[in-house]
Amino acid sequence: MRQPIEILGLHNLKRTSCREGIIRVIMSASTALSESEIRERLEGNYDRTTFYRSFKTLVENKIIHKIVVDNQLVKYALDNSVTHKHEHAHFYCNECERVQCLDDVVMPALKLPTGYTLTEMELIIKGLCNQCSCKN
Amino acid sequence: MRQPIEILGLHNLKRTSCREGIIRVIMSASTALSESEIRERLEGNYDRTTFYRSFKTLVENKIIHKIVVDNQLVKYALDNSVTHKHEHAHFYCNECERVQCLDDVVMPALKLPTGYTLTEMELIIKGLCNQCSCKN
DNA sequence: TATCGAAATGCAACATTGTTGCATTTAAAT
DNA sequence: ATTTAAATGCAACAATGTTGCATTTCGATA
Repeated sequence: MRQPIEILGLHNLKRTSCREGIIRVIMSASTALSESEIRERLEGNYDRTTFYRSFKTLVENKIIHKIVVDNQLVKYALDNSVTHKHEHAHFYCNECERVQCLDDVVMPALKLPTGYTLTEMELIIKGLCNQCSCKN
Repeated sequence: MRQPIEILGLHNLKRTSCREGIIRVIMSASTALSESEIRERLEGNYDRTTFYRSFKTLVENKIIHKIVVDNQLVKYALDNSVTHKHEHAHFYCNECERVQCLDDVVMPALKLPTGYTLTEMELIIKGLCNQCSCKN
């Protein structure tokens, strides 16, 4: 996987410490992270607006992607263009509330009603993750 | 389909005008509706808190269900227990921004990684609806 | 390396949605 | 008609998203 700085350069984005840090934190995480979780793991103290705009830029450039569970729960993970994986489903654990990309669960092919065209799909699966289902 | 008042009775819920109105508006709509869209179609002027709690109660009793597209866009539609349909996918039109239940698009059977258990699935399909794709 | 313009940042302010506590009102059982 | 548990309205607040604008910083160029 490429380095954060390198990724920013490839997309002609300024290499600021905020953007670099966000990418680095997300890359080193095993689950998708929320804005506050990412802030906690960053040394610099950035303004919320800056954070928000950085996420927006990174999403627009397909460096990270945004996963929304219900509403009010927003998480970020590396995008397919960086990981070289396919479009995938997301798993939300009802117990530990962690969100993971299910790289091996390929999006199903669907037949839409006549006249409908598809551009995007979002599949959220809720349940218990392997760690939490062991504890029960 | 049963009448709103009757549905409330079946769930041992008080038949208040707010709840009755919400169900009536949702039943007569062809698409899922947001809180503000439902308010516009109701005569009574209810407090936001009351609205919020009414939705919560109706969702908990599986009379309506909540559909979240991205975040910040929350819509409601009748639940399967009322419509007698199966679990289904939802369609969001990027053009007219309407949300529809795709009753004929059955949720796909998925194979999760070992140790993961499934309790719920949400499938949102984005694209152009039949009306909007005709116009282009 | 110094300069400069465009882009990013920080701050203030605000909108929307979700949420709780509490006093008041209402539904519906008696 | 009375009574009580539930629903409502109000106030207040939290979290997230959003915009405008002055300031700072990146990085291209001289």
